[in-house]
Amino acid sequence: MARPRTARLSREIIGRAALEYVEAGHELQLVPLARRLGVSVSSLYHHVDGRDGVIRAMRQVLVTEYIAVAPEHTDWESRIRSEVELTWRMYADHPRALELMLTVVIDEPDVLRFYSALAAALGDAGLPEDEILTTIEVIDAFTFGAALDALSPEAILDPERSGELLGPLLRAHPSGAERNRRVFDRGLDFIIAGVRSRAAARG
Amino acid sequence: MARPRTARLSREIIGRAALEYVEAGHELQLVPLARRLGVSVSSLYHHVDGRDGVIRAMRQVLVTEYIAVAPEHTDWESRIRSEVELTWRMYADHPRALELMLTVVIDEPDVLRFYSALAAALGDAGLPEDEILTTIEVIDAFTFGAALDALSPEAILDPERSGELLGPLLRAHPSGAERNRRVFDRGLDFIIAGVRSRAAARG
DNA sequence: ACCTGAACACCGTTCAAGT
DNA sequence: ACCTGAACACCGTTCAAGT
Repeated sequence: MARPRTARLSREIIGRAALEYVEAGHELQLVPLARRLGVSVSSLYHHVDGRDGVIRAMRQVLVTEYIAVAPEHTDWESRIRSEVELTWRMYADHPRALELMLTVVIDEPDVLRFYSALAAALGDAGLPEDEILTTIEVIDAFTFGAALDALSPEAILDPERSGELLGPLLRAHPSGAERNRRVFDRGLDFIIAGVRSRAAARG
Repeated sequence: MARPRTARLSREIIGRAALEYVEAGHELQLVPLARRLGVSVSSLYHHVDGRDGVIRAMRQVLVTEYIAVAPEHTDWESRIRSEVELTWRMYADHPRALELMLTVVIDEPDVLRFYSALAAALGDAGLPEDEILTTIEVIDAFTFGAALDALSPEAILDPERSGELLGPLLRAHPSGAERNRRVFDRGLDFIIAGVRSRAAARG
């Protein structure tokens, strides 16, 4: 009974299971992951290239699930917003997976698609050509950072010991997903406004 | 000869050695770290609490090295810029250490100092009170993301296979530290401009 | 081709024993 | 108080053996 009639495993099955497992709060370990799949550890090696391969499989699952092509006909602002929103949500919904993905190199096709869509939109916005790439990288960096914000603990500071200025503000401040969402929205607003002003200044 | 006359180890010595070791490109492992310090692995446990303790010691070294109090009398913009610049440089100079620190909880006093300084500056800028915290978190997220940008490979995309729009831009684009620096500067410009416009809109 | 169990090198951590 | 060496549980990876 070493080889079942229908394959128990696949890259996708492993990636999906690992995603569930990690997002449930566990560390990514192959032994319990294999047990969860009802399979021996060494079986995993027939489908993915070790632990890093599992992480890449996780990423692949996320990308196919979240990334859709944005409609070409809408205005540049909506295109940027929807594009960045998708990427952000992909990460922010799976912050623990994101943490693992910091170490593995990202597939080039993904990056190319993301960069191309943003470059086209920024070109339409009227941004000077030599500012396009840096602006994309700013967007990239912010999206990443905003998603990682979901990893920080609920209450970062104790309102009682944060002084007269910060204390009351912290008490009125949302936490968790709500805080995370506001950070993303506000930052994206800043970026969009920045692009608009840069484009106007070109004259 | 189990106990030398002058202590060979301390929290700071361990943190500093770990920082060097990690930034040289190695993974953080206690065995080689101890060997480097001419000491047995179990000796480390008398000064720091395991591997996570080593990471916290690394962070402590960085904070005492980089973080200085900004002069109170200058205008809000310079205060924000210098404050954020310090934090960013602390991370960007040690991206591999930053990656490790994602997992361990940050000491509260550090965060309080950073948040307080920014909150005061944003207040002086005239930003509405209920927008201060979210704006700080935007700055925090962006600084983090911009520093992590230093971890991505030199050439993210191959100019030859990046199409007519992106190809030429990539060829003219700087890489490494220069690219990293520009991303940070541009993003911070966006944020400062955003704060200014928000403050003006308040009326 | 796919799955298994055993073996391997290695890791972080603990602890009784030394000074 | 500080350092050591040995022991421990556990991890990722490899591989010959099965179907």
